[in-house]
Amino acid sequence: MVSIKDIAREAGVSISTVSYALNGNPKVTPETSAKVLAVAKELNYRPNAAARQLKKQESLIIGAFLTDFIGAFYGELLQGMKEVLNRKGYDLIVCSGKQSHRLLPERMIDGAIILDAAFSDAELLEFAERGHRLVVLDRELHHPEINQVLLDNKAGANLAMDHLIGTGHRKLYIVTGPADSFDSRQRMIAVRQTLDRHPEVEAVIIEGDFTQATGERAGRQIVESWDGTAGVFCLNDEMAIGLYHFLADSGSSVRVGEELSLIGFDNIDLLRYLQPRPATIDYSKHRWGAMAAEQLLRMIQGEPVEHERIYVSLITGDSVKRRN
Amino acid sequence: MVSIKDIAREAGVSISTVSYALNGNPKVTPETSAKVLAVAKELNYRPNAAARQLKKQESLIIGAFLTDFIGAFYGELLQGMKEVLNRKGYDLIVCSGKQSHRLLPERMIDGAIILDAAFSDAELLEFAERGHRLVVLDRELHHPEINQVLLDNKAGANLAMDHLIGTGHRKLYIVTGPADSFDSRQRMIAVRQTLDRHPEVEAVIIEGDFTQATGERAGRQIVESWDGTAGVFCLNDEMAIGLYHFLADSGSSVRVGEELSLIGFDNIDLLRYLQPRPATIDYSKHRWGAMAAEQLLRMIQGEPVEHERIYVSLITGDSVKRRN
DNA sequence: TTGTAGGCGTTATCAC
DNA sequence: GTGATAACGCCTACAA
Repeated sequence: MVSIKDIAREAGVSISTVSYALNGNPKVTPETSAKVLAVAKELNYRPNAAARQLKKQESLIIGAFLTDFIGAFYGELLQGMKEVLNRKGYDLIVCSGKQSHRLLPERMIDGAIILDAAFSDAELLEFAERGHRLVVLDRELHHPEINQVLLDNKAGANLAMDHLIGTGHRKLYIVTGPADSFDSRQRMIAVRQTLDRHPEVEAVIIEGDFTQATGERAGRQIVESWDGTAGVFCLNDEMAIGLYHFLADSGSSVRVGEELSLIGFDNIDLLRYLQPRPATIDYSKHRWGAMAAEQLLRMIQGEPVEHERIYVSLITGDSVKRRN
Repeated sequence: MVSIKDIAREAGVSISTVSYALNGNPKVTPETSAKVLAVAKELNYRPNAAARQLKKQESLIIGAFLTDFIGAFYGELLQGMKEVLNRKGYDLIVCSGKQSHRLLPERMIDGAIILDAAFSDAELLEFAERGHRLVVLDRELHHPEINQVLLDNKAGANLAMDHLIGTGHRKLYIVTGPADSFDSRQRMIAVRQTLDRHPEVEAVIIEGDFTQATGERAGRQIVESWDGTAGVFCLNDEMAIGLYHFLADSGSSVRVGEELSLIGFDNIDLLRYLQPRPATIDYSKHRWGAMAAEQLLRMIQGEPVEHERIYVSLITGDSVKRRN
């Protein structure tokens, strides 16, 4: 491996001069600098990240931790992070699985963005306590080294519920996400509040886990006890798609956008292939990722940060039929 | 930051003893070892990855480089890599974008798996020349430090073409991928060979770029010059889906699985929502990733490796109608 | 302007 | 079995 020592020897200067020249320190004369640069290029020199990191105590790498790599959902989110980070000279690496958690305490990365329920709150607090900078997208956690960038889940769930109720639905089904999902829990809180305000509305809660499979299962359950018309709020689009396909494939007489009104949450890409177009709650995944990255860099630079919120909006689609 | 030096002081031993104890070297007595471990735990010690890496010249991290983070396509592939790597004590990080290429020459990672046309052959050869270990999934590149794990694109394209011709199609449309895609070029070679063997078959080549948008465009073009029946081979499923939706949405009288026979390539998840189910070429993405990871680790361990091939098979679906 | 030297946290080679 | 000590490659006072 060619190191600055080799360059120094070859260029006939000391290693510190090489270091200065490579880092553009103005103390070195243009001539020596040029010479050093030339030799460096000739020897095909590349700095050693580990050595620099050891000395400078920073890696210029940020880690994004996800539950899994599956799910088209993440694409835009990561793209948003990457653009911000690259612009500021940082690299983004994407990790998944418990084994890779070590990268943070071992100081391989300068900070982390967390969207993975596999991290326990305790673990994250411990990292924060050690001085690591974190941005969490999937929980509320209060610590000076932890910033939250959360979806406005409650507003979204309210929009969805109000849409169904406002279009005259008096019988509702709610398909929940997994119990360990922050987003699901938040959405359910808003759902329950809305239901409390509307005692005239009858609601059935169906446990789901955010997968298409449980959406199908929910569809079966709903059809079996069918009696007229109803509105269904699936707490994410994956489940709404599962339900949608169950109805389409089962040959049931219950049709989306007619007898059954359907609304989801997330506005994932797949929706664009469905006819009728499902109603859903939209937000910018790109902006979510970008915001998370910005907040993290701010913390690293020692600037003050406040928790941020990603706003949501209603997309009505063609899947909700007016009943009044 | 608490280092082994702190542990040494606290435990009343030398730093080398601490290092031995932490690494389970049997030279140290159980008592001292226990003491050291206890102090380490008490002080909340975590090793510094940069320091170890600088000394040992390895990071136990493998990088996967992708064109972008979008595309559900990558999920299974990455999962396959991760499982193999984790089992062997390595971590997987996923990167995208030119900026992150530095991680390889700066020795932040012990090897890389490449599926990204943004890397030029020259760049990869240069890395290999420096002694970095690479596995490429998207090109043929011959160098002792580079291993290929490639799809059997030609076999797949042959299967698709034979299926269309064997079911009696004499008029074919071929929708290609982008010119810089290795997979597309390989598939086209096989397509041309098959056409040469079947002079009775009339074929129209339509330029595409593997996106759904060009699939739609191809659909429009095909319908405009429609005259009876035809078979369409889209060189990937994304384009097949685009074409499929164009026909469905445009209200054209040309129906998939009836007048128009359709076959794609990749067997991506989205297909399962289409009715009729498109024919396609299948292969295990999980196995592809796992194989790439295995080959890379073998190279790192200095074992000999041969180029590998991922086999493909035909899924007939309901989108190809027999004409004879 | 350039060189000397110490240190970042580990590992590993020696002595003892 | 344990302890100095010298690397690994780079940065940066401080000295010259």
